Amino acid sequence: MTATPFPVSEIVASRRPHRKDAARNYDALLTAAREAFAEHGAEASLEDIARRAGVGIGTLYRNFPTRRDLFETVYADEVNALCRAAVEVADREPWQALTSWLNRFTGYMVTKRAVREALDDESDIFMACRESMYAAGGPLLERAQKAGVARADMDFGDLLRMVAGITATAFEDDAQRDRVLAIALDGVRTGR
Amino acid sequence: MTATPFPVSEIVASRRPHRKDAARNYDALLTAAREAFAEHGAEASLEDIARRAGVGIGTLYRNFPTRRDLFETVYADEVNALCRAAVEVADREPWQALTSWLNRFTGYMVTKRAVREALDDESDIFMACRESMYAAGGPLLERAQKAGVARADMDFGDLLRMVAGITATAFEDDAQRDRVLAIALDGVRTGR
DNA sequence: ACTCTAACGGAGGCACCCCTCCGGTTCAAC
DNA sequence: GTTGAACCGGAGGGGTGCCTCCGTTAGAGT
Repeated sequence: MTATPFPVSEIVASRRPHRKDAARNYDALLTAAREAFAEHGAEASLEDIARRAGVGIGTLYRNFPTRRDLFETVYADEVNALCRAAVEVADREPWQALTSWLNRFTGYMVTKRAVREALDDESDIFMACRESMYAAGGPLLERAQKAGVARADMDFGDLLRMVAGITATAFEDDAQRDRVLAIALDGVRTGR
Repeated sequence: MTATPFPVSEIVASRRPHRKDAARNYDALLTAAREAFAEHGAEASLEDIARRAGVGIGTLYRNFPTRRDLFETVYADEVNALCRAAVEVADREPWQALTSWLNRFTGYMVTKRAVREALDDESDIFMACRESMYAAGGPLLERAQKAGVARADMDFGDLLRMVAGITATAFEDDAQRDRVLAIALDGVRTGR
């Protein structure tokens, strides 16, 4: 994958330092931050993130001068992966392509929820990510609608928020989550 | 309402002190806590709650020795109101009764989400509240199922979590939230 | 009115977090 | 190898929150 079809993918790459040790630390910080945000939400301690990454707090601040910078980068990274996933499912049946992408979307929501708390919805990066994501996933819904397997009176934003909400909730087990999600998607599906 | 059909309702009353000033402070603390939890989630500062209530931090700790005590009381209070709401809608059409109760449930979710973060799911109070709530709302779903207007292959827990998830999410506006919730409930409804 | 006990509020000790600054270290280019 | 620029880690100052403790206040019963 040499081309980058979505502008967001540039964000992570552009920040990444060139020196070997610096790049390693940068990656470790991103991984640690993703974990910490998933675990503690937006309130995650930056010092804890640095500790997890096995790096001094100074190194964290050099790479990400503000808490916001760290958020944005983690978020963009995640969106990027999601966009790539949309390409991968494109060859399946319309309904199946849509639902399996939504499944991948579930994982991304963990990070998303933390970012929602911290990032302004009007933030440039947030809007760029949104755009990328709609460009990647939107066609999947449109295809299903044209094939007559998804109701026409809703848009991609409605669908995303529905799935987002459901997957962000705590369930007794994965089976229950899948069951509930399936019921909700039954409301989206047409022709049985 | 002299009788208390749900055990949870005892919790708040039993803690409330008898002296006039003490009772006033207790109420102020509960109100302030409810606001703070809705605003900041489980991480809300106890000192801030005391400040909002116009009360010293010592008073907060005397009434609620641990953060958990405060959570439990606020939560039980909310559940209690929800149980009473179930009685109020009982005389409507099955589907209408169910959906209007779910609407009331939406408001309660704001507190609930904060409590989820802080309280162990296995906590005694948490389980008692759960039981009270199921006892209050469960029959509404059962009635709809018996009337043939709700699908039979789901239980009350599934429904609650679905609604909980959707209403906890941020939407562009209330119209969108209602639209999405309606679509999801279409997956629940049967016979059109 | 008087008493005495329950309740009050906030000072203070401890812990944690944020962020800056700088002496020491390591990479990479020559 | 040498060198210097880039990078490293963490000490430290300022801020906030948690919780305890205790001198002061005010309600309730007589």
